[in-house]
Amino acid sequence: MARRSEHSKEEIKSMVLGAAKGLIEEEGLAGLSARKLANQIGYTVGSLYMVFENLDDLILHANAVTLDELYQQLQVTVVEGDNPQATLQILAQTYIEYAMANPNRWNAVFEHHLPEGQQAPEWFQQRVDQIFALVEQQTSRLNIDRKKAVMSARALWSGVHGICVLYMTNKLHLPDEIQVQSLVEDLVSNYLGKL
Amino acid sequence: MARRSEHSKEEIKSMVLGAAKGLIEEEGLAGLSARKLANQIGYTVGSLYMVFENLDDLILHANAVTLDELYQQLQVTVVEGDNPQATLQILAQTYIEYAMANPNRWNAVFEHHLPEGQQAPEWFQQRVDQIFALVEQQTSRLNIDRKKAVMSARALWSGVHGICVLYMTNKLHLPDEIQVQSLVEDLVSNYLGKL
DNA sequence: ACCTGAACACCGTTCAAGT
DNA sequence: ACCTGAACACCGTTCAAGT
Repeated sequence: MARRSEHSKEEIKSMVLGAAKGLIEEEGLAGLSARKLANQIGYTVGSLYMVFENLDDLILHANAVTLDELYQQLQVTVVEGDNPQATLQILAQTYIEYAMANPNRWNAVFEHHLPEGQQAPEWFQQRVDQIFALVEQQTSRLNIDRKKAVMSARALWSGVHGICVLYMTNKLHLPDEIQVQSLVEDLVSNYLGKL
Repeated sequence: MARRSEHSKEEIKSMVLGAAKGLIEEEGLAGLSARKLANQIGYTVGSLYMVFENLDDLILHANAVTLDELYQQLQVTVVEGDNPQATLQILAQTYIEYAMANPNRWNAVFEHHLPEGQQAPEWFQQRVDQIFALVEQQTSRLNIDRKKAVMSARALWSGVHGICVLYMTNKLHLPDEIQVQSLVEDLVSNYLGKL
C-alpha cells in the first residue's frame, strides 16, 4: 500500500492547512491533532511529515494564514484622506473586531509557542512586522521624529493587543456598562493626546 | 499496596504545587505532566486526583500562587507619598520586571486556557481583580470620575500587559536602540498626558 | 480511607516495508 | 518516489483491587 500520487505536495499542503483552519476554528488549537488532520484529508499520519517538518511548523503556517487575513482586513480600512488619529482608531477597532469574529484562530496565533530556545522563522516574523508597519505608517504622519514613531506604533499596538488578549481570555473583568470598544478608543485617544 | 497516610491532603497539595512551580519554572507549562509531578513527590499518578479535580484545576492553583507573588511584589513598590502618575510608572515597570525574572511562570498564567465553554472559578478571578484593584487605586487619585478611573486602570494595565506579552513571546521585534522599559514608560506617560 | 497499578483512549514522530 | 501501518515513547484520567 502506497504510491498514490493523486495530489502534488503543494496540493496536500493546502489541504492540510484548510483542514487545520477548520479544526482550529471549531475546536481551538488544543483540538488540533496530527491524526485528526490526516483523517480529514484522507491520508495517514505519516504523510503530514512529507509536507511539514512537524506539528509546530504546520501550526506556524496555519497562523501565518490568519495573520495574512488579518492584515488584509486592516489594510482595506485605511482610507487615504483620513487623518492619522482617526485611522489609528479604525485600525484598533478593526483589530478587535477580527479577534471577536475569529476567536479561536486569533487565539491560536498567540497561544502557540515554540519549544524553549527556538524562535519563529523569518517568513513568520515578517507577518507580524507587516502589521506593525501598517500602524507605523500612521504614527509616522504625526508630528514626531522617526524613533518616536516606531515606539508609538509598538506601544499603541501592544496596548490594543493587550486589551484584546485579556478580553478574549476572560481576564479583563469589565463592568457591564463598559464595552471593550470604548476601552480601546479610550486607550488610543488618550495615548495620542485627545485627538 | 496502599494506605500510607504519611501526609495529610493539605501536605500533598502543597507538595504538588511546589513541584509544579519548579517544573514550570524550568520547562515551561508544556513541560508539566501528571506523571512527572507524581514522580517528584513520590506518589503515583492516581494520587493527584485525590487532591485536585484534574490537571487544569492543578495548573489554576499553581498560577494563583504566581499571581499572589506578583501582587505581593507590586504592592511593596507602592509608596504612600508618591503621586499617582509616578506610582503607576513604578507599578508598570515592576510588572515587566517580574515577568522577565519569572518568564515561564508568568507565561503559564496566560498560556493556560480552560476547555471551550468553561471559565475560571471565582477564587482565581479574584487574583486577577486584585491586581487591577492596585492600579485602580492609583487612577482613582487622578482628577477623573469613577467610571473613567475604572476604564483607565483597565486600559492602562492591559496596555502594559500587551507590551509584556508581545515582548515575552518574541513578537515585539523592537529595534536594538529601544528598550522594553522605555516603551512601557512611553505608553504610561502618554496615556496619562505627559505627567 | 488511602493509594496503587494497570488499563483506556488518546498524543507526536519515525521508519521499514510495500507499490 | 510516495505513502502506509505499525511501533515507540509519551500523554490525562479512571477505577478495581489491595492494605
